Amino acid sequence: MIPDRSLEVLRAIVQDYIASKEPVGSKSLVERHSFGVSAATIRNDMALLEEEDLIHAPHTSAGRVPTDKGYRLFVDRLNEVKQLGQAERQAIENFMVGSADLDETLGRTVRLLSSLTNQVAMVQYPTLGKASIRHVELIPAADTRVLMVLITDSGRIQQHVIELGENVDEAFIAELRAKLNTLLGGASLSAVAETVRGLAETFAPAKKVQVQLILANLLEQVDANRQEKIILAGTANLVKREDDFAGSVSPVLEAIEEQVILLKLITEMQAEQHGVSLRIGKENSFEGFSTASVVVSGYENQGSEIAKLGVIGPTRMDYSTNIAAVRAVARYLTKTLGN
Amino acid sequence: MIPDRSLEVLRAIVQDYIASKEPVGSKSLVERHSFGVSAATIRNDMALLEEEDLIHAPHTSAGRVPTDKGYRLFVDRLNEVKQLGQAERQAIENFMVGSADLDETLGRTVRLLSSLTNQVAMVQYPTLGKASIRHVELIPAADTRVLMVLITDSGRIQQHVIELGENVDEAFIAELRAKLNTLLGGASLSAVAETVRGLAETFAPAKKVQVQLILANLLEQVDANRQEKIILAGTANLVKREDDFAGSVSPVLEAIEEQVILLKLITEMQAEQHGVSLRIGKENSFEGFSTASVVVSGYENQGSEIAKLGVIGPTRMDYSTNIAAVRAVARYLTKTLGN
DNA sequence: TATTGGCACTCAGAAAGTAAGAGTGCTAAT
DNA sequence: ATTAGCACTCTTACTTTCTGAGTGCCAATA
Repeated sequence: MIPDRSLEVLRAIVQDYIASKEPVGSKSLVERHSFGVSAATIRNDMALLEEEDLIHAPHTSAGRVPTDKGYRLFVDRLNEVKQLGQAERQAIENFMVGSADLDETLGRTVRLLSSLTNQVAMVQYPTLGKASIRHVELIPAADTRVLMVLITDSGRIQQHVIELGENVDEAFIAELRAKLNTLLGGASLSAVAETVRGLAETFAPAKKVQVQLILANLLEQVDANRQEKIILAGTANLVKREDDFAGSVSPVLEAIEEQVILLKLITEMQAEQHGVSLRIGKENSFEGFSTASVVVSGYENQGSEIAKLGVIGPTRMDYSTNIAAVRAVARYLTKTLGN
Repeated sequence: MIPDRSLEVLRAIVQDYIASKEPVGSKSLVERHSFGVSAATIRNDMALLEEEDLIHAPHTSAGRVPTDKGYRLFVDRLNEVKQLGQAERQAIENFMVGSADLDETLGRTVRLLSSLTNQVAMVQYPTLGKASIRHVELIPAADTRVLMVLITDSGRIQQHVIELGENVDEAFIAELRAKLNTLLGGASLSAVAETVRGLAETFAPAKKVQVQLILANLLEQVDANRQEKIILAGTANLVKREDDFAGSVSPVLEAIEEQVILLKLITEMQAEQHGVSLRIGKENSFEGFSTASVVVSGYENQGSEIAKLGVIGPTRMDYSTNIAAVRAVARYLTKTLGN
């Protein structure tokens, strides 16, 4: 087991390193913190920490830098997360107030989170899971096309163009629309498939194919959107912190643009402590993220849909602040959406 | 007037500089191009070009680099734009095929443009200008709220939540919805205000306020979306070309994230030659763009709505290729949307 | 008049050398 | 277990030197 004082030393190293961006040595450590022991003693502790692969010396005569493992231990021992200051709380309130629809709210949220942390922020759109259908609209578009609009009780709107392959029969579409709404109004998304089964039979044989087609599209919409979309803000922050990422931001930037990767990353993360999930450096499955850390928290939409939001930054980030911000924003968002 | 050969020299300098990213000197210039004259002569020409502020020497004994003005002249003299190769054309076809709705199509387009040019690509959503309304939907959402969905014949869907301030009367909403659709179906967006005038009078006095409120929101939707949204792709390319931007990408990145600035930038640009509009370095009104160039072209949606698309990169970019790509993609997009 | 070879001159950037300082590990004493 | 002391190690920053690409100008040439 690692003695208490050594852990304190680790914490001090992490803190100083985050603040100064310089490897920290035994001397400056005793200067800045009151350990009540001499530098030599600290050096012994440091040797121990290095033994445990918690810190690492870039070269022989340099100070130490926390390893991913070191950050991890540091974070896990972070028993109480820093509270946000009054200014930050106020900022959150101001930012959130007066947003009307889902798009607007999430857009504001992501910008808020980014400006709060000075990192890249991301917000995942709610998954449809437990939402229910409020309305289905079918609108003849071009000659042979129908526009389907799906509205859920969480205020989400999805649209999709369906190519029927033959001219649209408006009366038929109106009928189908009416039936769909009667059947599906209030139905949970997961029950849609069940609910519409057999619906095609109630139509004239000539129309069955079209009904099938439209239903298939409907189900696809319901289903496909389980893989959700993510919005981002503060990408410029990555570049500002460029040298914090051992020289190469571009893999990170590329990954960020690739929704798929981001989604994968996010869904792999399950809430751990304080309701926040954390991946440090190489803990991330995607290798381009080996110098990046991801802080994620879940939030809830009114229909108890759940999705995630968080920030991405260099491993050398201020975990305490970022965790606090992510957690607070997630809570506020849940509250806002609760209305 | 500047003699022909000097202009040739300018062209050669621009080309070589773009290719090598190094200031180009008289010696290497005569080596690479067959001018039929000696380096000394070229030097005289270069002195002339420098006189005219078309090229510039970073320091006394270095080669020359084109100035913004030099690039400008180069581009203006570019009488025939490079044609895209077979591979690129194929790429465009493949990329575009099978996109269903507007979102999908524009999303693909922006990624295509980015991968074609290796720059940051942007696509502006069509402005509503000449579109007409296909359908208005009013859906009771929460107790006191109504969700308004506006669908145009260009496939655009807008949504907005309206807070009524009192409980929603479903029958009333249904009535209003019906009337709106009767009145507005097919109406051009610019005629909406006219068309709904006096509509409130046809309702019971108790409902007038609500009608007014909803109509106001409708008009706001129609109008507010004239300031359109822009989607981006390939931001990572900026960072890869970081040193092409005299050291500071971050103002560019920040501007890019700020839709407003981008919109302003784009709307200021009017088609010049080849249907393409170009701003080089300091020609951009926004000062953060002093080391960036913007290539923009308009495209048309079916309803003859018009919007723009283009790329952003360092002033030291391959104008010929980029102009060709932007122009080609704009054409393909117009064609695709024409269906 | 336009072009050219020749030449002295400039200056950024690379290479090499030097100096300073922060930090380490080890040892012997407390 | 802690500490002071010390020799040793490297990185970083700073100087100095060198080199070569490139220039501008001039006098000669076509």
